[in-house]
Amino acid sequence: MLKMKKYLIDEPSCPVDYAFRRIGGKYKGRILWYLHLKTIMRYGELRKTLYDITPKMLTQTLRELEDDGLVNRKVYHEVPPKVEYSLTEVGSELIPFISHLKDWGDKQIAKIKS
Amino acid sequence: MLKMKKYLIDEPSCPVDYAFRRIGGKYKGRILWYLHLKTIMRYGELRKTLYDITPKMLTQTLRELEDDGLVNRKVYHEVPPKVEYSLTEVGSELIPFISHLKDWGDKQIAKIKS
DNA sequence: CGGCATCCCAGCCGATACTG
DNA sequence: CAGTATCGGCTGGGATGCCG
Repeated sequence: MLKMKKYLIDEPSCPVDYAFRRIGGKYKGRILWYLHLKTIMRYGELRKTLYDITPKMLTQTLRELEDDGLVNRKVYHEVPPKVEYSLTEVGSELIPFISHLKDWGDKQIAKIKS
Repeated sequence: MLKMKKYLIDEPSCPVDYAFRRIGGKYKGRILWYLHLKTIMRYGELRKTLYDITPKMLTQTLRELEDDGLVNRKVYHEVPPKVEYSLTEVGSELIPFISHLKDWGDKQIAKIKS
């Protein structure tokens, strides 16, 4: 059976819940953030930056973000293959918030270390 | 063996990741948001508002938020018991993030329904 | 290079029952 | 009222290996 696009199909009961479900998951926040910083990133580049991610999880996460309309996937039909990822318009709208969250995280980390 | 407080102990590799881990989980976003809207909420009130949560998950989630320093827990030693929850200073600093995320969610939901 | 296929596990989460 | 206790499942995620 084909896997369903759960995020798009579920009736969201609450916008906060809905939003968290779209950017939840172990790596989504970081991927969105890195794509924002570098504008365009190749698969291998993302893999190096998210050093602790497996290929399977990277592909899976990128597909979910793509299905949810948050990132673009551009395939170059060359040998060797080349695939570029970037934020969509909708994905870019999330950046200010992730940025805010990052500042908050920085502050908390600094507090712990002091 | 005692369960460790994973959020406070782990060395965060990235502030974005760190922040997401502290507000991740199925209900944390909504709980923080509702506490912001109502300032102070009792256990039963939260349970009614988060209509689809079980007592176990509510308690567990509130404890994690408390251990992470995002919510206050105030116990009144009366009969019947009374416990009030509210945001801490640190927790309040997350509200702009959640608020904008909510707006984004509203927009996306409206887009889907049109 | 950028994947996909398989197998597997931890821990998140749910259901239900009980208590100070 | 505000929780605990126990059991169990589901699925997000990890490890490994193969492919165009």
